[in-house]
Amino acid sequence: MSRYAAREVEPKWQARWADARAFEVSRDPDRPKYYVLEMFPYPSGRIHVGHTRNYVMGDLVARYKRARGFNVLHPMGFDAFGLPAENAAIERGRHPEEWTRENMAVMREQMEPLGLSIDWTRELATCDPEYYGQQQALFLDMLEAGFVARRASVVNWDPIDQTVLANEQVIDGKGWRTGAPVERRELTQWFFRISDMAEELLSAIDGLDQWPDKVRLMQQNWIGKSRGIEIGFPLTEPLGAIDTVLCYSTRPDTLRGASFLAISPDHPLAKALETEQPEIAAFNAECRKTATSEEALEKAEKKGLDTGLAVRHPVYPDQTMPVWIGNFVLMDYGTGAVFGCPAHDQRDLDFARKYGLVVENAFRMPGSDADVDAEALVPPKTETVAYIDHFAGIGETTSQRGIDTTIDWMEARSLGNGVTRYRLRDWGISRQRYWGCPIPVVHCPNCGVVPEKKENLPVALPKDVELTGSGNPLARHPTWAITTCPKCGSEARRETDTMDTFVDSSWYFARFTAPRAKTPTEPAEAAYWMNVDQYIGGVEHAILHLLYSRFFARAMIATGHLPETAAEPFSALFTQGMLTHETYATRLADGRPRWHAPEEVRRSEDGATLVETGELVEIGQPIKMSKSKKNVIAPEDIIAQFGADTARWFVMSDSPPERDVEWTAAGVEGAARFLQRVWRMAAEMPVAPMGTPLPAMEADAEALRKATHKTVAGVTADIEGFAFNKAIARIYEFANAIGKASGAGADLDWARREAFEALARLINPMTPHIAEELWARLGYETMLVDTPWPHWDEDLARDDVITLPIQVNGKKRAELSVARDAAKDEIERLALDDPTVVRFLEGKPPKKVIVVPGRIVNVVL
RNA sequence: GCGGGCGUGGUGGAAUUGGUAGACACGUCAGAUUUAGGUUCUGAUGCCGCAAGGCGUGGGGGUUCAAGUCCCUCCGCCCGCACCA
Repeated sequence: MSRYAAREVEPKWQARWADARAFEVSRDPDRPKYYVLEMFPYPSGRIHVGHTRNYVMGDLVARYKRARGFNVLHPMGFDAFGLPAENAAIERGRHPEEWTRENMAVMREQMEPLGLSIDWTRELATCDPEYYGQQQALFLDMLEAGFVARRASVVNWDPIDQTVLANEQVIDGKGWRTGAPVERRELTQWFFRISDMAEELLSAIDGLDQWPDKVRLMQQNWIGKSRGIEIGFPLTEPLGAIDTVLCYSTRPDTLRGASFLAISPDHPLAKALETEQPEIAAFNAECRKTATSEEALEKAEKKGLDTGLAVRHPVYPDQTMPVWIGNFVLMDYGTGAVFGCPAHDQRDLDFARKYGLVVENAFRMPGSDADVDAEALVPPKTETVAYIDHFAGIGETTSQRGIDTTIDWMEARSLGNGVTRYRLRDWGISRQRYWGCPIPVVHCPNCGVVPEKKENLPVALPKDVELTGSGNPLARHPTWAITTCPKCGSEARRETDTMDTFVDSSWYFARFTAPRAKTPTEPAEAAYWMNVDQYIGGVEHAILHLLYSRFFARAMIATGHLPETAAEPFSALFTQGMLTHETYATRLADGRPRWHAPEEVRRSEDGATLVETGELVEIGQPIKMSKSKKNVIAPEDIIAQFGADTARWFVMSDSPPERDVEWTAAGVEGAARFLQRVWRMAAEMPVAPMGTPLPAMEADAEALRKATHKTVAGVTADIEGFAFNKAIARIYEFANAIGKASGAGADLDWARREAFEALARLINPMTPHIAEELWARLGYETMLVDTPWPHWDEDLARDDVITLPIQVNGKKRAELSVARDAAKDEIERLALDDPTVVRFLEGKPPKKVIVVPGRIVNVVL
């Protein structure tokens, strides 16, 4: 019996699938459809085995659903616009498009030997004018339908390169290339008005019952609905036209303890003061040197400056409070001003202690007279607190009731307005970059902002462009922006902003249903194929990409590009874990790590050395595979050595798919060994085709039959539940059972044949090549891609006799074999007769006997 | 800082969702096959203990007949934070 030769077998079946056009699908109203999609990759270079886990998982689902009789759509494409292509241009002088298309070709080539059941005729790349032209058409429709806004917003600005920086390009508050401290700068930008849809996007989360709870929770928190109040604080002396400062608060019940006002450095009042007072101007300028990311703002040291202004307390007009500028107050949230109540907010307390401001309790815990000292008093809103001398007459009640009552009280006296707010901000899509989808509008000196005409789409990117890292390449281009106004025909200038690449990925799933259509989508195709039945990708996209796609789906319905039923485009979501690998590093002279690829390292039990020099290597924790840490494994190396099926089997085994899995050489070898074992087993299988089961079977044959049907039922349930590691464990067990059933006899032969046929079909979604080869060896001329999933007999899959554990006082002391459907009192009687139980009882009656049929017996003494 | 998650033998993990902790696999050990190595096959393998038995799911506390699972608290690691994709 020869070894299974993946290198010859795998290409053979791939060719046969291709010849049969097995994975090219079209709309077929007579068959149920199933749309499975993995988040499409960014073509960053070569893929590593980490990527393959994602595609193999999708392929497993696709092949399984196909066997279950579905018309399966399983497409692939590339998220091809983005920053890394521009970086390659800046650093290596490559044209972004050339670099991107080269990477795409390499990645496609790397994916092919994996044997994925992908319909490559539907391939798309977001940098194709065919794709982004339709995206521009979508944009124009959304503009007309009122989903688009244009207004000022803040960006990271590199003062030396005169360019906008992505958050990623800001390192410790400095520009990545120039090292210059980053400034915040206002720019007029394009926005999608996603915040108008906040309530809808929030309430619809309830319907996403096939999404992970954690993702739904993250989305809810991101949208961040809050009920609060806007309160006007009158200035003791008006400053120009400004006579009140409007604050938003979700904790108006603490208003009694308010001791200062904090406004954003970008608040109109702060800006007004800036012009007169150099000290304030300097402070504000300093504040604006923080990067724009929320993380950077929150982590920055909390600083403030007293403006010298004061406001009156709205409820106690005799009391005045100082107005401070605080670097932690964001102009984008609420009103850009907050009142500080140090006793009941830790940040306010820290601020108050730092600058010597008043700390006064608004409430205490019931029965306590302790004042706030080092820690702010912030009990859960459902907990009862004792308000101190509250203006609305609130005594002991929950904070939630305190808040509601305060809002009512203040509204009744016109001191404030109760409002519902969302944390969700509008989606700024303007990018001052080359490698993205141009925003299809024109700036006309006569007509202002004018949408480009649809017949002029696509507004294509120019090929001749100079990328240096400074300025905006499209704006610098000598001729590209010069055009005529679509309305009046006079000379006008194109918009030089391109779209955020998140826009590209917010509708590609819809485009896959009709990738060559001359409109963004094709109604009949979209109606048939949408929604995506199973979407698979990393948790890192749990918020932004998914939220934007949900917004886009609704906007596409409103503009007639998707059917009403597609509002939630992803019916089921699965977030898979990453593939990790140890890192290997030696130290450079200056102490910085120098990373080494796994193939450069000789790994032994207690350490690692460099293959070439024998130098000792530091072994780092397994982390996500990344080019920069060199801890990547190339799929082609694994395929060359073991074959695609081994790689596929390994990445699906052991770890649950939602968790990270560490790539280890030993694990891969184990996978390869298993496939070889299955291959050897095939040689021992009866070649006779199967007829009907023999009427009477010996016990061992009957036992194997039961194992077969139990396994098929179990693997089916595991795959449906995305428990692929468990499905594989079950298959291992099953293979062990087949291997052990080695006696002679016609009935055992029959059972072994049945078992092995089931085995070949069960491993098919994971390891399709060897499964096809086994199927052919079993004498079948049809391919497994066209073979239905094995069925199972419920009666055979069920155990008639089960083993129940018997506990005494919660500790397992004995076991009991009973009929599966034994009655409760019958089980109790048998348990109390058990010799071990009798010994523990010492002749006394038990205090209590708990019988959970089918589960456990617990005798309490 | 804020939001979310994870933590189980030497290792990856399983545990029917409150009911036998450690399925399955890797590794290790022993035996068989083999000229040898590799392969393959068989068996053992949570820890302590000769045993009876005891201990055991990151640490501490709690609820329960029963806790890996629920609650409180602490520790460690990972992901996201709106211009990375």
